[in-house]
Amino acid sequence: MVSGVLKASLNELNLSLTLLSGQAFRWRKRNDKQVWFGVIDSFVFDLRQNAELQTIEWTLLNHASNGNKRRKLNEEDINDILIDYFNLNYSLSDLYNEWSKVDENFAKIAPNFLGVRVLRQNPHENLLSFICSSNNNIQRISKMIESLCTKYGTFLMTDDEFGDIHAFPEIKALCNADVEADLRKLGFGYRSKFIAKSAKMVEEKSKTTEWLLSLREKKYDDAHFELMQLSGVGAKVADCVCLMSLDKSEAIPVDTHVWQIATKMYLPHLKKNKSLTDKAYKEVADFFRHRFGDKAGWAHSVLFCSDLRQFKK
DNA sequence: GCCGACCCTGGCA
DNA sequence: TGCCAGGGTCGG
Repeated sequence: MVSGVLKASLNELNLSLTLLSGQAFRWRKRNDKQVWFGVIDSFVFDLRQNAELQTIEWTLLNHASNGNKRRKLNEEDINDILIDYFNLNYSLSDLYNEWSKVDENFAKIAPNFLGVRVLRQNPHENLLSFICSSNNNIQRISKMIESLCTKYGTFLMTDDEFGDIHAFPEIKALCNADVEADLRKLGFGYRSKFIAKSAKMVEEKSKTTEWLLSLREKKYDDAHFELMQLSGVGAKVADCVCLMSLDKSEAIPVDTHVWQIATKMYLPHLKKNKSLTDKAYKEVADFFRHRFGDKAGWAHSVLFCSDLRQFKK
């Protein structure tokens, strides 16, 4: 076990809001209600927010057994992993100030939702998680992801409270013929086919370089278009992946919540729409980009978070 | 561009 | 018990 401390105030990173806001689905609170338990790549972490000291106290639980055995990781290496995952190289409070100036609605909501950060996730995990998200709720998505890891992911460690912990599966592990049927048995429903198909497509595109990761170097429009060629990936899921793991902070995933917010607060004329057409989707997304600027996706995440049922008072 | 179908589950009447 | 919504997508 290794432990360390990361500098981060509650305004810059609110762990509870960020980890429960439906970006990542593998974070759980320990029984003591203080410590967050989760997996980043092959690293299993306990995280505790210390608001007074403005720090995140972390413990790497599987230091001896993690997959990266080339050299022993020191405290600084692990700090870097967390800084990268939590995207800590931007000042969030500065952005909140800018967004509050240009948007009354944001200014009203922001004080109750400080520190909602967009994570920088592993693109494969991000993609497959959000293929599971269609017509689904956060609670069930989390259960599905956990069973996916247990069945196909590398064993990492056994935790006293949560039992055997596995890494998120490699794409390769989801490419054999039985995957679709097995996922059906695990309760993935019609998403089973999407996962099996998309895994094969990603694997096929990754013969020389990791295709999905390489989309970080492409422009937003191109990355979005390429993602939409995958099975079970429409405009919304493609935007989730662009925003949450491919560094496209201008991506705006327009889902039921964002649609509610947009028609209520910003674009009332869209209420007459029977369904969310491609055209309306683009209108909502463009509105957010125009109002909030090049990090509009981050502002969107704050508003999305405020609309989640579990966070409403 | 507009439906309806799609797996499954928890909440609510 | 029945109905509906939950971070949608696909095919006709």
